[in-house]
Amino acid sequence: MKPITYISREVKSMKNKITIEDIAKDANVSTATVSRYMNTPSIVASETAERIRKSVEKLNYDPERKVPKNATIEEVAQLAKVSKATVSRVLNKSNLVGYKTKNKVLHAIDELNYQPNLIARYLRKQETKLLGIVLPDISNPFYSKVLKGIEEIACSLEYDVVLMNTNYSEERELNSIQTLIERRVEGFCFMCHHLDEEKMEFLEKSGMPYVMISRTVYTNSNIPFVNIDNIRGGYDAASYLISQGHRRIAIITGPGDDECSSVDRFTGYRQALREANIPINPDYLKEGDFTFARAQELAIELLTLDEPPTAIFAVSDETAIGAIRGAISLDYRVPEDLSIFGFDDLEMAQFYNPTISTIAQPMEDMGRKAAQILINIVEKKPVEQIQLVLPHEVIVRESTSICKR
Amino acid sequence: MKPITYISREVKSMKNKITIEDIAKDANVSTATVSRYMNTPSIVASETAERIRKSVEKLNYDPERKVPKNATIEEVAQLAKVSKATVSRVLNKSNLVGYKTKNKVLHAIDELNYQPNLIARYLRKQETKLLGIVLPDISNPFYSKVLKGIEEIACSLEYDVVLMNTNYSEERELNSIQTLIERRVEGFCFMCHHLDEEKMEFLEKSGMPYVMISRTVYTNSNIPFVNIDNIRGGYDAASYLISQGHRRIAIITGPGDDECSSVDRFTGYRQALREANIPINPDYLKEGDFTFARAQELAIELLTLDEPPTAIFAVSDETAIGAIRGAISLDYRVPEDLSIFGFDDLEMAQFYNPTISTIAQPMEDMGRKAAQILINIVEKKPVEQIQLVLPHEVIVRESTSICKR
DNA sequence: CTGAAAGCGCTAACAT
DNA sequence: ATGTTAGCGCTTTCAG
Repeated sequence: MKPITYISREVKSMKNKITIEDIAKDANVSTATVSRYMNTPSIVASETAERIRKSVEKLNYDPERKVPKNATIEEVAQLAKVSKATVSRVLNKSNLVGYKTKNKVLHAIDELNYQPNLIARYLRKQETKLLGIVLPDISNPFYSKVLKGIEEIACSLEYDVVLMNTNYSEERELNSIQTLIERRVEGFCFMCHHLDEEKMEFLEKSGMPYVMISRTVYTNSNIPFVNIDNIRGGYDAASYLISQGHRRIAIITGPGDDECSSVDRFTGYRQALREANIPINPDYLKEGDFTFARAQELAIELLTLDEPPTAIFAVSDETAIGAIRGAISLDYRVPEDLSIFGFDDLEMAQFYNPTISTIAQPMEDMGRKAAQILINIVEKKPVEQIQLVLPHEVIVRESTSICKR
Repeated sequence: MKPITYISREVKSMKNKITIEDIAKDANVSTATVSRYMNTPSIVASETAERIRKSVEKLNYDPERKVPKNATIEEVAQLAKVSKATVSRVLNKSNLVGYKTKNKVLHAIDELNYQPNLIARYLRKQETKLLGIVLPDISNPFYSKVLKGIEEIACSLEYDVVLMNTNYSEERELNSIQTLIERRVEGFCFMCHHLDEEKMEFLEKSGMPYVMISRTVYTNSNIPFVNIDNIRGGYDAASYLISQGHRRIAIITGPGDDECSSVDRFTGYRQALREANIPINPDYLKEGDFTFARAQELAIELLTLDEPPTAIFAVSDETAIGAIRGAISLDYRVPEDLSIFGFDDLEMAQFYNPTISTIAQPMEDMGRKAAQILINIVEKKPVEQIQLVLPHEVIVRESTSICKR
């Protein structure tokens, strides 16, 4: 018979030692305060600190055990007088453990206030139940809505998410990916500006599952994404304006061609105008950057043209709001003098004054769908479709009207 | 001399084996596609899949090595012909490693495309460089702004954040804390509704550092928090309205007393009215829930009173916007017929129509300060102040004016 | 300056 | 039904 080796580590019994609670009682403060004092003395009020210090001295408290160290599975095993394996079985709800044994273990877990160490478990199991989310700006309502959808599905499927906010920086995008890989997340959701095909290749080679959100990959049918049809969205927006009799229709786009959603919406706009035989007036094409402030400036530029537009298609609701502010500052009335059409249907679109006509994107649902696809890939479950184009909706509200001229 | 044991595990040389790239070449697709096919065949277009399948068969590709397994430190060590310890030293920028050795290691790392496994490192070092964030709704602009501030500091100090969205559910709040503890995050930021003193005690006992945001703990000077002075904020808002000649000032609060920010703002409102000798009219006290829709309803209730208020103090900007919409629906003009004062200074407050007078909270800064305090506690650095009350600001815009009656 | 060996806390294959 | 053992991939003494 082999010697039992798992009693090698000594479990310090707390029973006959001075505990934090004794100190608390003696110094007449909460255990919380004592614990805090032990960890970071500087944050406890000086008079309180002094009292605690004296009690510690008086009771000869062993300063070794500062942080209430988490119990390990081994300690639970010892207390329950079983092996680590059995404790592990109880933890993982294996049914091949006897009723009485299980109870002993449960009691020990309770007594020691044992919290399994997921780091250790994950190292052993080679999984992390962690998803990485990379996005440019969490305070942008579009991204935060999508994130909410992702989180909802992830959480329901027992995954947690670690969030990387890149501030639109390409460098931080790259660093985030690197960190996430090193943390061994099981997959990524990307909402990126700077992620080009080359970097996607890099990702593919790393073998890490990922899905892009709010981005359409036209060139490779095997890269998963979730998006709406932005070309069609832009087309629908412009078409609606045309249907209301507008012919002098300006557009305020997003910056450059970094953000392909904006480019696609612009494409749709051009298409609608072409079909209606409306020539594109270059003066009516303004490049914004999705901010209120810039859109406001651009609207003013548009409205001070010799022949100002009667309608503006703003490629985001923020842009639309900026444009409305610009129009108002020139004493234009919206929609009487100028129609403005937005994009996204952020919550504020229906509460703005005037309420904003817009193309509704299913933002939370995009997040949900993306998370679902990602997790299916991670778990090697069948995925019916990895490139998802969700439906959008034309929402007509107060900011647009029939063209009076 | 002891035998060298670290050559025990065999490193599969990729040189003389059929690789994914050979398949790719043969099937005339990208390596990405092949890799994807290997992991989740169902997501590759069927014709492509068929071609790959044939190539795999033809080249007799070893299907064992599906996912490009990450190299381990041991493999790096073997390739560089040094010990794991030395590789580890290079990784951790220890300066007691020779120049030539270091170079060998660096090359091996490069060649194997080695990515350190942080799970293993963290298990060994007993740290995770992870912060847990618990908040009720990430799509609420207030929380997302705070989160952005947290993330900024965390990132700059080499921490990552895992996000828990509780949807205002007490159960999910508790579960989140549990999960976060098991994941061994090094500290929490809480923005909670249901976290009462009892649960704080529980947390304290767990020894886990944490800081509350947007919540003032009046009863215990040792629990860290970052907030503004909401009583004073409410007082300032109401006082401003009074200074403009208003005496019939209604308030739309948050729900119940769960959210103490709202309660505090209400307290400040009462205080300001008392000082101005304005009796509180119970008809003017409406309990909202921070949503646009509810605020809109309540504003309508207020304005259809026999003696409607001339001003409404809404305890959040969303509430203010809802109230404005309600007023407009009754053909009230804001601010000519009714002044409306908000709270928070969300970005949209300065772009709403009319722009909204409000109390500005330094949201991102609250996040930054909280993260900084938390990390200082985690790293046992001195913390000058653990209970921080940040300054707010009265911002006067278009939604308020002098009382005409 | 470098290597050997001992674990971090857990799970899982293999015994019994 | 339960125990033993061997790692997961890394860092860190301790030797030399």
